[in-house]
Amino acid sequence: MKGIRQLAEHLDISIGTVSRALNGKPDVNEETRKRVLAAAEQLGYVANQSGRSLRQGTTNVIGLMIQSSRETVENSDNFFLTVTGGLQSVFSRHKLDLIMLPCPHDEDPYEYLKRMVARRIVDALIISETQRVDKRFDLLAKAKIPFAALGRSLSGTQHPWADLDFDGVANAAVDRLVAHGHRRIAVSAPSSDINLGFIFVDGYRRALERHGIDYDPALVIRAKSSEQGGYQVADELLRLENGPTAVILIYELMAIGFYRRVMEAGIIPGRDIAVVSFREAPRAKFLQPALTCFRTSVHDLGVELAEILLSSMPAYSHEYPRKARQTVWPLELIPGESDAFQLTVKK
Amino acid sequence: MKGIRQLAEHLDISIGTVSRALNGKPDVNEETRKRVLAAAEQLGYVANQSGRSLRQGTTNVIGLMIQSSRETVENSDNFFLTVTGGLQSVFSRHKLDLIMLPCPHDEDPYEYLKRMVARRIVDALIISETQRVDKRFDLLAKAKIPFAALGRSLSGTQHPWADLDFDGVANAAVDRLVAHGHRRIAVSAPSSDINLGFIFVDGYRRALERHGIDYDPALVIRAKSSEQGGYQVADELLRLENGPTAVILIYELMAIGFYRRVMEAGIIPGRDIAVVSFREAPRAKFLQPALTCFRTSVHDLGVELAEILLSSMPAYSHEYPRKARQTVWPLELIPGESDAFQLTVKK
DNA sequence: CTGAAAGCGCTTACAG
DNA sequence: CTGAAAGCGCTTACAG
Repeated sequence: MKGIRQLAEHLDISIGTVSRALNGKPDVNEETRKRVLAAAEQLGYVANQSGRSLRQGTTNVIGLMIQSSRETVENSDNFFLTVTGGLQSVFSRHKLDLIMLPCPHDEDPYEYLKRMVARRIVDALIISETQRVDKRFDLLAKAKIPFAALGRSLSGTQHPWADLDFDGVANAAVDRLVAHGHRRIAVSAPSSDINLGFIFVDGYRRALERHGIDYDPALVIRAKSSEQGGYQVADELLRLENGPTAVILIYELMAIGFYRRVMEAGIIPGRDIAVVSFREAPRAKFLQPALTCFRTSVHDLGVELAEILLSSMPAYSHEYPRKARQTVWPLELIPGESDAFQLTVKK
Repeated sequence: MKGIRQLAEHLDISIGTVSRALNGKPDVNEETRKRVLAAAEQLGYVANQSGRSLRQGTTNVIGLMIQSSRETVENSDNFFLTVTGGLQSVFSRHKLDLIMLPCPHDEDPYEYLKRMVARRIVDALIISETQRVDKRFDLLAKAKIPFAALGRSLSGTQHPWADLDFDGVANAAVDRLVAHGHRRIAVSAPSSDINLGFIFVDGYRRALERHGIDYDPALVIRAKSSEQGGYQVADELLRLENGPTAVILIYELMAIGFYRRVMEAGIIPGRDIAVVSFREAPRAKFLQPALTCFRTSVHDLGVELAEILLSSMPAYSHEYPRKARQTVWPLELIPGESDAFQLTVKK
């Protein structure tokens, strides 16, 4: 089946009527509509997207831009696929298709996005891995294309986003560790400029302040969010003269490497050092002692993000009335054994 | 900047000339071309994709369909993002963009693909997670859209694909284990109908046969390709009266759960039971004893798949002349400690 | 080297 | 309720 013209000829009616029947317009004879639908189904006709888009000025496609940067490739561990599931569950209600736009390693994300926007292959965009300062917000705002970000940014103050509550995680972790008697609490931060790292460390600093604990930059270790990164964090902390009694890791995979390195030094997590990690993951369940971590539904975060986006699109906003278009997504602390001891004053 | 018309008016030349200049056609005055290019850059003009596609009948977009099935979401662990990197490195040479088409959980993959094909939003398609019998091959062949599959299938006998060498892995693993004295060798198989499972088990059976070892169906354990799956495999094998002395796992994450379960029973991998696993992964590096596994470059597999696809597209085939459009991608065995012992006859 | 015009496949006012 | 026609933004023979 080539196009609507062939289908119309086959049915011996005009293409206008075929189009109206297919698109569920009310002013079509029910008998005619049935014939058209049946013939389309039988001949496998589906409207050419370019033709539709050109005429309607809309593609019915939403793009999710992802950067498969080296670090992400090793670590996003299906975070994006899970978010995607949540997004789709909302978009499918409106017959909107989600496509993922992976920015190549060797292309500048800003230029890539510019190109995608200009080509008009999507009606709206979701960007991820927001940087502390992220020019993409201005680009999208200027292009007047609806968008939302997975992750807040200093550049996104007025724009829609949803983000995991890294600040809350840092606070809850510090509170818990302080309650267990810790004062020397280390933290890992990502090695990139991704904004979540700044938020995480800021939250950590303010939490320390609340407890009257001095901030010590030596206890903030930048490392990759991977097993190797965790190994490196432990290694660096072991070198400190006045090391920490507790550590908060920003990514659960790091715990695997962290455990390994401290154990090599005869230090047992949950006994000699407290470990708390963001975020719960199946693989971390196998760690011994069980990791204290934070749980959330990434799928539901996708749902939230989709609704935020639709609420900013004129065609759908009436179905998603909401005041706030910025959501800090909560996480729940899951106590494990990795920090289940009370620190007694040793030195 | 709205469209080519505005750009042409701005330059006071015809849209035809603008188009020709932008598309690098030879019959354009160099002076004119420069002016056009400069104005386009300055005003941020990029051709509307729908307009181009409709006229040219080509989108310059390649789609990679992925199924974020529950099992995949937990396990694909960036396999796809890495393949994507390889694909893009080839496609970018031809100004082809790759988009990922994630089939929603609640939609039938066949229907989803049908819809994507009919809408003509991509020039060619790559499908993944090929099933043993996979109707999508026929659909794509009938639709006359160029395609290639990541993973072979019984349905794909004449069609282009690239696939990891599961058969070779099974053979190499069995050979090695037999050389170490093992005769009771268990294997894990995926719980889904994904074709790689069948190929893996077939290779295992034929390898056993070569060594004159009877095939025992009790030693083939179906389980999810996850930590939990590995735990379950170990658990089931421990219940056997005449258990195995070695096991080959189809996914490295399983080793984490497998180790844990056998260790709970006081059985030490690499001493009491031999473990070989497919595939090398950063996180498996932290297992003790080190896992014997198989290494390959998934990025290069993506490159290969991209070239296979382009060789079947008329517009690019001359640049990728090749006889074979089906590639079995090799893996290299990386010896670890998890099977580094010689079995002495115990019973 | 450039312009005018046709037409890709659709949807949608507009008549009737 | 249906048909004829315009036009979305492009590219590309075709004249000149």
